Amino acid sequence: MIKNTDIFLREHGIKPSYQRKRIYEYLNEHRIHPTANDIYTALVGEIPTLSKATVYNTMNLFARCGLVDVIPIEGHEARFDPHPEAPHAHFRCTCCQKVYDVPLSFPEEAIEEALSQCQIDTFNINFTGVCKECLARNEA
Amino acid sequence: MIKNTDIFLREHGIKPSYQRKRIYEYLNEHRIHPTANDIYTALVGEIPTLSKATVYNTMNLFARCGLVDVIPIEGHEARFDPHPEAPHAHFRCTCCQKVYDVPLSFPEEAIEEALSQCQIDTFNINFTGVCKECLARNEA
DNA sequence: GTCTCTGCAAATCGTTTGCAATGCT
DNA sequence: AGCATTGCAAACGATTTGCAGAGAC
Repeated sequence: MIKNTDIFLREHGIKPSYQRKRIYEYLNEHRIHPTANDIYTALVGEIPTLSKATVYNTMNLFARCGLVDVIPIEGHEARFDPHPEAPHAHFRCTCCQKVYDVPLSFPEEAIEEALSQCQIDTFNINFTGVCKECLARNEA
Repeated sequence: MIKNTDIFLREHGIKPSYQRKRIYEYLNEHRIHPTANDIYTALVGEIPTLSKATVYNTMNLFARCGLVDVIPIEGHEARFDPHPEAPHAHFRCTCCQKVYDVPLSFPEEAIEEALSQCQIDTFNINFTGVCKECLARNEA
């Protein structure tokens, strides 16, 4: 598995340092759309010298190389999403602050029609509200 | 027209100070989804004592009272949108940095299906790319 | 040995807040 | 007079950057 991360990073032109490997593995193992601080907090126990600067630099590198998306969702911190094959939306629960993936996409034609003649590079769809779990907990 | 702004603000429980009126009028006259800094720069000539703090405080007040939406779109600055009746998407041109309205919405049923049992409070849809004008200019 | 990566600390940028001065009723 | 609003300046929180030391090839 570690070997795979190595190869994967190299394939994307990223030199696989220990920090970069562990950050990438964390992203893949914890699909919670973590903030930079989440990543730092999770890994600093294991890599005591880790600095937030490295986390930020690494995430920017990953984003530049197309390994992760930065998802602009309400709230002051950026959240990162390992680049998924299938386009999907995000739902942020304003109660527990978790960000969920939502399998939802536009019909191509609708986009074509609304944005004809424009070059579309990225798109993202965000919902906010209260998730099932929080609704249930609050009703109890 | 000025009278109308007065009444409109009062109807939303906002005391219509000169600054607030001018900021609201600016938002309505310039539907470019301005940043706080855009608003400040545009109005400080006319209101020399205006401070950014007042712009931020006013935008937060407007947002709390439902007069404007804050649109979370890639980029480090918040952008404001006078609350529109019809839901619509946004398209940000990475070339000229303008943010356009896009008349596009999900079929209700698709949302229901994907997010059943959740309480949905807000949603927003953002595209980034290059707009018609910039494409034309760059090809020339 | 060179070139890259890390990580501290300081800088930066957007935004918020404390508070005294001002304005409105 | 009494309460709300303004606007300066300082505080803040997330992110970026300069740079010296550590590490990789």
